[in-house]
Amino acid sequence: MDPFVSDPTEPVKTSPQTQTQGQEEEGLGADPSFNSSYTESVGATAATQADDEAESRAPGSPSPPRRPPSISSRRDPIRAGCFRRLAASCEAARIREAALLRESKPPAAKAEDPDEPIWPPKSPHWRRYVELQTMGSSPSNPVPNPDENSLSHPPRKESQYMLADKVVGQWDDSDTENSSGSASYQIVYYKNAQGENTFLVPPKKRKFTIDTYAVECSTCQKWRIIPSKLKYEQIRENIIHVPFSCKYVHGWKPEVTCHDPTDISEGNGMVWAIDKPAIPQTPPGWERKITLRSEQGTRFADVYYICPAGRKLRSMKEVERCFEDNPDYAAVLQLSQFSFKVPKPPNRPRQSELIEPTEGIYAQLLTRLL
DNA sequence: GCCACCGGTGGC
DNA sequence: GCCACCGGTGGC
Repeated sequence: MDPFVSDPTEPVKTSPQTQTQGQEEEGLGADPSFNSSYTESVGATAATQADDEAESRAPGSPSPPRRPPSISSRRDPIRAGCFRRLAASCEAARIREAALLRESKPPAAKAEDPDEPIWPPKSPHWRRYVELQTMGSSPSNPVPNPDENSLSHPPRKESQYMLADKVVGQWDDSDTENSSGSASYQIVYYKNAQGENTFLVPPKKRKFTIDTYAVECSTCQKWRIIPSKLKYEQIRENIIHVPFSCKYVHGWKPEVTCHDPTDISEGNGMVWAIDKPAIPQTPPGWERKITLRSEQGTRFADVYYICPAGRKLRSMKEVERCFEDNPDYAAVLQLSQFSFKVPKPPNRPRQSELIEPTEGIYAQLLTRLL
């Protein structure tokens, strides 16, 4: 069983405190795999809901998604209330129609599979991995005893369980299809006129795309790239109680040990964004989208959730309102499954984090990236 | 007209 | 000082 997996469809059980004891023991004692049937089942569920969404948006669909009211409309409480009730009514109708369509025809092609590998062919890290595979230079180190590394080291403090939302590599001139991500460290590099990588502040209105996710091994402190956003979110949700280790990489990249070089390093000219640990997995059918702000402003990034009907939510208050408007959502989801905590750049840690005695990772990355 | 992006601000 | 919330606005 995948030690990092929890079921996002069961709201109450998503709390790490209530689920991880058995998982942790199992994860430490067995050779873990991220290709578990549970993971596939979660992916299938998400895909099914994505299908529903795609169907509801298809040309000729009985009722296309309704846009939320404009800002000016929201200013008027009466009008805003009318809009919300109307939107809720329309959305309930769409859900009913989608259910009817699902019963009457086979599912359409998947709109988006959260478990789909996110970096090939864009990420240079993926290319590097493929090169190593084709060259036969994959480490020949023996597969370690799973207990060998993890049990001999005490659990790290919470603040040290930093995931790295990977690192993003290029400008996003297209839509931010893969920009959602809750990564922990995100790296973005910029190219100058000569095509060289630089650390220049990007021009305004350019978007970053998060196309790689990485997690730090709690044993060797090396970064391991996670093959999909779904797996990344599973690891992130449980990482406090199930510390990540290189041995878990076996599920998608065999024969990796703590003796192998890090998959990525912070000195490669990319921008890293540090995610908070224990952020809940994005509910199936929903999308958690992170938009990095382009300049050194008052904020580093924005977090949005996009509901299955396409409504964009910017805060917990808006999630609450969405639940009020859509009882179908409230019936299967809880507010605790949402988090608007934004990733932090390693060079701009919070003041409270600077004085924490365990913030070596922050400080080190901060120094190198600047 | 819409919306992505940015910044102001009030609560903690 | 931090951050959740949301209003303003410029670009499309």
